[in-house]
Amino acid sequence: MKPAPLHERIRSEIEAAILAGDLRPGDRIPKETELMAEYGCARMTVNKALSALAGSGMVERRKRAGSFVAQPRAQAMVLDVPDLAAAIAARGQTYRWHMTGRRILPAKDAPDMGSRVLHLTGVHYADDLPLAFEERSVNCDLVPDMTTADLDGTAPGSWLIAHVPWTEAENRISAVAAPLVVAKALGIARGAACLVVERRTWRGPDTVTRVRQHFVADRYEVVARFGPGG
Amino acid sequence: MKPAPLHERIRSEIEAAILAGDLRPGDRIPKETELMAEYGCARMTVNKALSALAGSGMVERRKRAGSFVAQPRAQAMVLDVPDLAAAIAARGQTYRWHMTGRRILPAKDAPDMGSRVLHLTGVHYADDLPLAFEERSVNCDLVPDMTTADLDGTAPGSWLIAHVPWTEAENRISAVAAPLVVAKALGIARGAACLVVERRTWRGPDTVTRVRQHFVADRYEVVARFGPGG
DNA sequence: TACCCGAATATGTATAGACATTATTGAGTG
DNA sequence: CACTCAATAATGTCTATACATATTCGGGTA
Repeated sequence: MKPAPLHERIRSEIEAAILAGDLRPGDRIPKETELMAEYGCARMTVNKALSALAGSGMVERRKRAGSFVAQPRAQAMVLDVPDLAAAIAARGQTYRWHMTGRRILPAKDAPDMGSRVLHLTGVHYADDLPLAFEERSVNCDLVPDMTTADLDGTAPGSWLIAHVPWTEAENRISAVAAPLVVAKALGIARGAACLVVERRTWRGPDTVTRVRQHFVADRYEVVARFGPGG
Repeated sequence: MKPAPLHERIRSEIEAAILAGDLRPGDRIPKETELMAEYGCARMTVNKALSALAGSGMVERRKRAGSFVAQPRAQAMVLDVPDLAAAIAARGQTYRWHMTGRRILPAKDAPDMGSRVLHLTGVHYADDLPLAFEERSVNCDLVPDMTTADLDGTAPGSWLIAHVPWTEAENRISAVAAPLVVAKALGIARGAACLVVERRTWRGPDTVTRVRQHFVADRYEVVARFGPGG
């Protein structure tokens, strides 16, 4: 067993005290000189531990005043956004993508989408049961290879993840009653509940792709986690 | 204008190069001695910058080999899970919580919920329009204060966020057709689409609270972001 | 060729000290 | 009493150095 570095030990012991509730939000953390004496080490070592905690938002540091346990932030969770094909395979189901529409149009009313836009529609199947209806727009200027790629069997999302880097992305998750087009594509009743995931990715100022996926209500859910284990 | 610290400048310049695509995943980052010469500073300063980038998962460092741009992780997005009251206030609407049920029962079939469980139900309103129906269970052993707290006007979520620390949390987001109870509470038709958020928080091995919120479909959405801006 | 081992190298950890920055405290002043 | 301003106490940054550790590289040997 290799011993953890000292700064890491200091960091994790303070973190543990916070998570256990021994140190509560707003409480003062021993000042650097005190920790330095307690652990018998240099100030830089203590500083590294506290800086790491500050970097992860767990403590707040103020000059002259000291270091304090930060207020818990309820809003930072890590959302898993897996590739659909991989997620379904991980469930032990067979994945299939069926493209139902493909058009290339000049981009109008969307200056951040470049000059031409590839519009795709299709359905994701899990074990031959419709799971999601997808509508996607792709910026042809940023992803020229896509116009020639073979996407009949490969989901565009999987293809893009493997081929195109982005700098920023946003997901919006909501629920709607299935519109007619979606209901027909998924073989469900019009007005049935659907989980809608809208994702948009940018590269610098330009949009790379926008996608809207309608999931059949009880066949999919999105999971987000927060905690020490990741 | 106060100049940014040197280690921060180094960090952000490398980050910018990665986000701009000048440095691509797998590419080598100049070694510490090179950066040290380039910026005319000590190695510790460069080290701090690179360690920060490694800490945020943007670069990977291997001894003897060097530092490299990490592969982009498509599946890690930061999900905003704001306190409902704060989120609605931020929208410029007035928030109201109305509790409709409150019972304390012995915990059965749930060994991780302690000996007694507080069950709460209520409705969140935005501008006097029902937004969400909430059902919550709280572990009385871990949160004894809750049984005596005044929760008629304060949403239990807001109260818990301010009072109880946790070590781990999980969100599940899905869509359902509104069941009768929910439909009545929200004043919508039975079978109407609802966005369902189920959250569970732990403290060590024990569950602190479980909550299920049914949102009226077109009145709420969940947003997750990934990018340099946070 | 296949394998093992030592040398070189890049990062990891830690120290002691210096000076900068900033908010608090408190003493002195109008 | 309120206000100003300087001393002070905390963190922030940075340096120069030392040694530790892991991994690759380049032999040398079976």
